[in-house]
Amino acid sequence: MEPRERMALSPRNGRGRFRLRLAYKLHEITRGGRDMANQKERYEDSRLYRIRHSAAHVMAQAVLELFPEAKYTIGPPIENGFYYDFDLPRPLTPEDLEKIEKRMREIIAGKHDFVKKVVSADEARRIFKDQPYKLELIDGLEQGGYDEYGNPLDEKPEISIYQHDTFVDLCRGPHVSNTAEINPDAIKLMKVAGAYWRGDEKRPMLQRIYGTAWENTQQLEEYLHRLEEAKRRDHRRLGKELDLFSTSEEVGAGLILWHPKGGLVRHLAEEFCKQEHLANGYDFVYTPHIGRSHLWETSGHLKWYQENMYAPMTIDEDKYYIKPMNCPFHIMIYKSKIRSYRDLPMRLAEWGTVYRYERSGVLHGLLRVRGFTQDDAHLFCRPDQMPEEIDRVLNFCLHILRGFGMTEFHAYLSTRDPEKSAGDEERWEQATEALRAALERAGLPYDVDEGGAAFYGPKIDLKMIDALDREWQLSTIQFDFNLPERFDLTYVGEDGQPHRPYMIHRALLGSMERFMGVLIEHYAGAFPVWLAPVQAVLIPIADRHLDYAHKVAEQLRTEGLRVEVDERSERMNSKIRDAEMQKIPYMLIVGDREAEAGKVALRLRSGENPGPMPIAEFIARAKRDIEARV
RNA sequence: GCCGACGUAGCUCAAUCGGCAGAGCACCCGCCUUGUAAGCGGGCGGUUACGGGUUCGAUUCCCGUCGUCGGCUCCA
Repeated sequence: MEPRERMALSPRNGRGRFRLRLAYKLHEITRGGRDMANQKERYEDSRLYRIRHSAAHVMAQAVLELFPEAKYTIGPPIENGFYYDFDLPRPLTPEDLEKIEKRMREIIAGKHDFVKKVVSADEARRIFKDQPYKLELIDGLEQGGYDEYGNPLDEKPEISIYQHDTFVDLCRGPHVSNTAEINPDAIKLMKVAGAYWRGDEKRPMLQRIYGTAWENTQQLEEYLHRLEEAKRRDHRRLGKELDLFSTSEEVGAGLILWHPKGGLVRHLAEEFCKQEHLANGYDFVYTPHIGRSHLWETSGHLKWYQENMYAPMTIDEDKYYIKPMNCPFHIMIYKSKIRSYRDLPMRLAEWGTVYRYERSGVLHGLLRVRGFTQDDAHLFCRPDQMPEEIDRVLNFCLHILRGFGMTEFHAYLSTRDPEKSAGDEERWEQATEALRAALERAGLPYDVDEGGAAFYGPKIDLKMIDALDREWQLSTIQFDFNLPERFDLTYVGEDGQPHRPYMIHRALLGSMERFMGVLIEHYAGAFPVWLAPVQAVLIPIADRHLDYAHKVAEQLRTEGLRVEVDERSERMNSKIRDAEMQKIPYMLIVGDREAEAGKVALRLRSGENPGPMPIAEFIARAKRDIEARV
């Protein structure tokens, strides 16, 4: 699976979500639709699902033949393929994978029927008497509590086994009827990875083999091509090629260095957002990067979030922590004086840089880092203002994302988990309904993550779908019923009495680092003109055109365009090639004819060639494109 | 953090069994003065991630650290 798919699929609340997402993604690919209804059934009923499930069994047979002492566990179909987890005597090598794949083709060619048989738990135990993982699964099935992924089951399932050739597996199916239905030229083993038994890091680490399977070779080729395409657009590769950012072993893992070009794109993105914030009733604040331990005790971070916080430093015998969040500081601004109901709503915004400890293995380019800047804001309002405030912030969020050309969203509404929730139930109810109503009014399709909210409040998460049909969470709008209590936030109402305000935490782009990563991939590095670090490059054909090129460049700069002159003593063709690879929107070729006529010959990075035009005409065109944010 | 793979020039990658560390691109210099995706020649560039071990000799084999990649786990 590609990294972003992994991120997108990464479940918040256990395996059920994961499997639902798989079905969802497949549905998108085959139908192009985004309706979430009944998709689980659709994938599980599909021919591809049966092919992949059956390929997993065939693979398990091949692995068991290679390692007779192997213990096998589970092997479900997933998006784009399947996997199977094994407990093996030694690590698998790439050569093993080749051998296994070759043997799979032989087994398929044997045209074996898949035969289902329903058995009792005791029969199953006899069949799998040497397979401890299977025995554990059988126990789970017999008790009727959980399926093989650990999901609770409504009713006690029947226990069935499937056999083909020499291989028997505990399995509820479905499968194809004969191995001949698996196209041997449309399967491929992709990689080996470690995976904990039942996803529990305290349990044994198994070896997972990932494979892909399709109905025909063309589909397989298309899938492999999609993976190549994804690699080409990978923000880590483009970050290097376009000189946008880097990391350094010397500085430390998960800490980003923004280079001039990446820094400029980020600056432009931030400027746009800040202008919009000012135009939408936000006030900007600035707060420190560290705070005394007492603050974090009050906020509860030391109790609940400490494992993500860095060790404190001592200043004048006091402990100070680097901030993992901005909220306590904004709250202190709120608390700096007595607030009247007339002061509300207050919208305190800050591009706040936070540092969080992330386990080394999860760091990933710009998308998972240890230091990042949130476009953070905290909204404080009265109960009567709350519904409108939610409406406003959601629409503002959509406005901002659309400003970056991101037009497809998927929203998730996470609701209260009665087992763990702070604050009174009535407020939860009101808040959840306000969120729901705002989603409805905005006309956004959304999924409800029942019980998926954090203990302190319900929330909306907005995920963005990029050009490669992958989903990313950027925006979050969260109620917080915990911090106002902890910090005893109040405002004086019309009645002269203190009241508790609603507090809403929101980040629209999420973090600048992650957003930039998504943005780079969304445009495959070809930023719209308004964001492009270099908007136009002047390409003189011969050295004698340098003066004219510089003159034009100056003229364009006075119009506010970001322009460079390629002065190198290279062929024009070479300069064009380099400009295209740098994904510069406008190439302006100037030779004798242009210098003579006061024109520039425009070429676009798409290869399109509008040709010679007066300078004023080009300026008008560029300004039009910038205005339109294309 | 866990499993596995990897780390050689700014970038992409070679280097047979343990035997003088290489190529292309980039960069610098020179020639060419160019019409819509790479002109030609020359030069510079290395503590082979870092530390230790084995060996006459280590990019190569072993151990540790750091980092990267793919997963898993985690994600207030």
